[in-house]
Amino acid sequence: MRLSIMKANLSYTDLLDLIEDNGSRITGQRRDIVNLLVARREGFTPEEINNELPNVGRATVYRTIKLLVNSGVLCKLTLPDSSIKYALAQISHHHHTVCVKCGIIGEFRDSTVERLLKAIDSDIDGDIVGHRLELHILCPECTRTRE
Amino acid sequence: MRLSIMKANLSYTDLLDLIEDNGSRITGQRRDIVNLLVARREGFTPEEINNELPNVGRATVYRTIKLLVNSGVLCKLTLPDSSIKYALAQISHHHHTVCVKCGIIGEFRDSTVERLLKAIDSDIDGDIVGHRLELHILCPECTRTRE
DNA sequence: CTCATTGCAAATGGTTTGCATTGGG
DNA sequence: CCCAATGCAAACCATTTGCAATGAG
Repeated sequence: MRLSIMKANLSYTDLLDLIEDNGSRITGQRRDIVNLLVARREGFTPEEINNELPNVGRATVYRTIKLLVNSGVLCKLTLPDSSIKYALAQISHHHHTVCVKCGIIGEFRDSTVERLLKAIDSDIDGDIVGHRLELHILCPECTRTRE
Repeated sequence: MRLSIMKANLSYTDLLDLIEDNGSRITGQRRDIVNLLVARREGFTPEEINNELPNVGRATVYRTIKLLVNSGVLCKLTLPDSSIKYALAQISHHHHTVCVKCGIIGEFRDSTVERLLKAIDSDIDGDIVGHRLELHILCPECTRTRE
């Protein structure tokens, strides 16, 4: 089995549909934000979204992020330096890779991880109800340009 | 192999030694904080430490936490609700379990995890240089009293 | 004695909220 | 039309910092 960083598979339209399914309205600002999110895969800080969309207020950016996180299409990531980034969920159940140098975020899925958790479950006091696995990597680009 | 949540194995004296090794001084306030840390294993918020030690200033609590984190004896954890807790590192390389209900923090070590990472490494674009694995569990106590 | 450490209060930075206004359906 | 969503600025909250006072070695 070949794992690799996968491309986004949630489209602009998918995201807007999810917002509607959530009982929320599709507004110009939300279109702008979603549009920005699908155009990139590296992950965003609210600050970055705010800078790129001067016509969307800071509060709206935060409110939309919360909306998307609650809908399960956006993931909140804690980087090694404790800073926060958000990245689009791209596949149903997955994990993230974070380059410790350039910060680029990838995603991977490996059923081995799930199997591992099942194995550990039987040996832990309590039931595993969720997990967070982030791999801190040095991406190919940064490996190449390592000084 | 039997895994279980392990008891702390870093003593009060160990921690003070580590502070000295770090080139820092042992002060009354640092003694108080370290004393509190070793007395419990659930993990702390800075706020909690501050409340329990009225004679230690807030800034000192934060400065000491940073000192200990940098020395590698205290781990910063991000809970499922994005709040932050600190827990004593208890074994060299390990992972944490966090009860999603009561918040109690446990620790486990499983070489299977390390082996898994090695396996994944060969299939990912980039080199794995670190990772964060947190298991969100429902601890035995909370399972028992589940309403 | 000297310099690291402390306490305090002020500053910071990211996120949220209150409220009047706007705009989608 | 109506109520959800927005923008703005003020509020918040955890954490950090400047600086004068303290204390460990």
